Formats: sequence, C-alpha cells, structure tokens
Amino acid sequence: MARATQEQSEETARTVLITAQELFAEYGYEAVGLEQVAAGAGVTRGAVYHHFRSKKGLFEAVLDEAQSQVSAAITQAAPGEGWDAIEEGCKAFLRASISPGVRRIMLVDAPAVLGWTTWRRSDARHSARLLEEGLESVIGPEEDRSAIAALLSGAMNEAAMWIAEGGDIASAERALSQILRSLRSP
Amino acid sequence: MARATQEQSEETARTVLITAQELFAEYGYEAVGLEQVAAGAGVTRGAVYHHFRSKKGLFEAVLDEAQSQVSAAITQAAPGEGWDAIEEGCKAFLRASISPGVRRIMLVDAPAVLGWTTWRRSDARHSARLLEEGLESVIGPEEDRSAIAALLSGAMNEAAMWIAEGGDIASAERALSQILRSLRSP
DNA sequence: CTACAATACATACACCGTGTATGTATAGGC
DNA sequence: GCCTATACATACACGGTGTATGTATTGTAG
Repeated sequence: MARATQEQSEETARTVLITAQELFAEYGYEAVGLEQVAAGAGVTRGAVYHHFRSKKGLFEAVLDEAQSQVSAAITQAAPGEGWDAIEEGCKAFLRASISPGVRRIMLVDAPAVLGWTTWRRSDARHSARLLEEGLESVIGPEEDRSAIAALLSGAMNEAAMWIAEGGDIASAERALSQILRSLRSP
Repeated sequence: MARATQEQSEETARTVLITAQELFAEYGYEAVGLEQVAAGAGVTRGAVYHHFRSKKGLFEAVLDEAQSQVSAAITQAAPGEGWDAIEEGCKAFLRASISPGVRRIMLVDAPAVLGWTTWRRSDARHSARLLEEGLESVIGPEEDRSAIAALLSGAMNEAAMWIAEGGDIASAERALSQILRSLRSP
C-alpha cells in the first residue's frame, strides 16, 4: 500500500469533504454541482468521484461529519445522566444545530436526499441515540419510549430551524423545558 | 375568453396535478421526471410547462393540494376550540399526514425543494395556522406561544413519519397527550 | 534496482432531464 | 368569417451526473 501518498490522499479527501460541507450548507444539495466542489477543493471532478462513489455518497459523508460535530457538542455539554442531563443535552443540540455548517445539511436536505429512513438510521447513530439512551436511563423501558423520543427529536429539529430563521433561542428553551416537565413527572 | 375549452383546460391542469401528486408521493421529487408526469396524464411536457411555470411550480401546486387535504381533515375532525379540540386536531393531523399521497411531499421533500422558509410560510396558511390559532384561543398571547407552536408542529411532523415507517399510532397519540398535558396545566 | 501492479488523480465522453423557443390547431370575440 | 389568443405539441440548447479511459507516481516483489 501507499504510505506518503496515502496521507496526501486522505488530506485531499478531507479537503473535498470540508469544501462540500460549506457549499451544501450554504446553497443546498441540489444547487451545488460537483464542479464547484472540485474547484473549491483545488481538484477536478475525477478526484471527487475517486474518493466518493457519487454525489449522494459525498453527501452521506458530509452528513456524517455534521452529525458527528453535533453529537460531540452534546456529549461534551451534557455528559451525565438524569433529566437535567437530557435537558442540557437538548439545549446543546439546539445551539449546535443552529450552526450554518450543519443546519441545512442535517435538518433540511438529508431527509429528502437520502430518504427519511436512511436519514433516521444515520441520526440513530448520533444525537437520536443519545436522546434514546438518556430517556431509557430515566423512564426505563416504557412502551411509549420510542414514540416519545421521536416526538422530542422532531420538536428539537423544528426548534433549531425556527431559531435559525429568527426565533428567540431563550423562548425555545423555555418551551422545551415546559414540554420536558410533563415527562419528568407523569 | 374561451368557454368550453377553458373547462377542458382546467381539467387537463387538474389531471397533471393529480398525476404529479401520485408520482411525487411515491418516488420523491427528484426521482420523477416531467416526462413521466406528462405521460401519466396523457399529455406532453409542453402541456405541463404551459400550466405550471416549472417543475418547482408544479411541486408548489401539488404541495398546496396536499396541505389543503390535511387541513380540511383537521377542521372536520376538530371544529371547536379549547384543549380537547387541539388534541383532536393533532390526532387528525397524524392520521391525515400518514396518507401516502401526502407524507413524503409535505414532510420530506417540501422543505428541501422550496427551502425551509417558503415551506413554513406555506404551512402557515394551512395546518400550522390552525395550531397557532388553537393555541392562542387557549393560552392567549403568551410570549412563548410561537416557540411552543413550532416545537409541537415539529413533533407532529416527526410523529407522522415515525408512524408511517412502522411506529404504533396509539403509542404516538399517548406520547402526544402526555406532552400536551404539560401545556394544559402550567 | 528494476519491473510490475495498484493507487490517485485528470481528461474525455455519453446520457438524461430541465427549460425555452417555435410551430400548429382550435376557440371565441369583433 | 377574420383575427388574435389560448392550449397544447415538437424541436432544440444547455448543464450536470456518471463512466470510461488515460497517465503519472508510488509501494512492492523478485
């Protein structure tokens, strides 16, 4: 296998990935051509297709990157367990999801580009997993746990977009606290 | 103006619209070409472009149709006011949104195709408006009302997809009731 | 150290889908 | 009964994805 070149290669792939994340985040998936991505990364489309199977493949990698950034922010802000950790985690999710590099990719384009099921599976490996695990540690294996997690997850996603489009973050956090209260004391 | 032909023309436009709704709903916006739509409607792409400005324009019309179906179902199922009406309205939203002719168009593709802001504006003329008005009639002009409506709306959308992909509708409705309880008695 | 094979890209090309320009027939007002 | 506008069909231009091919360089085996 290659050695010195391998690092070079990985760096190229990384550059393409970051460039794509920026462009997808700003203009949306369909409005961005791979020519733009390649040019922005200082390569040609050939390199892009070499590292990523297709435009969708590139997007999947970008999504994974964005979701990793978000879930990292969550675990850092709310490492513990219990209801307070969940609430803090949700708030961290909001703050992280507002980031322009994440928002549109993760919350708007991903479901449409990859399909809702694939998107959800991908989410289940990141922030949605944290939410479900947090809930399980608090309310146990209640039968409606998955449904509750789904509703909460949807509420969080919409809240993030709502904030990003001009909504007040403090107001959203208060609304979130209020909703969580009903789950804390059934 | 034309008379007999005008009706003919409107029927053609309607046929194209319905065909597009079926195809978009089943295969998704980007996977459907206007050639398919035209063929399914028994016309050529020329007719499609005559009645609708562009593929996006056609999609906007389809979305409006789908949202009208949903909001009609809501107002029929929950015509009154008060918390019970809101809860019934939400449940009606779930049942209506699960419909295969609505689901993907309204909940998955619309934000990506039209952009989140446009999508939200469109939603604000249909089910989201009903939700906001219902909330206003119950909790008054509380400052967090918009945030609460956003969270609830997101929760409902996600719940609909969750159900459509195999989740239990009764479970989702219980989770919804639980969340609404926190808002009923602050 | 040399020949070979695989990797990392660039270049060139085919295909499909959107959008637009143009053509044509019919309908309804004057 | 002419004339214009409407309702569509046909034809074409363009952009973007994907794929096939070319090429240089690197790591490796003999």
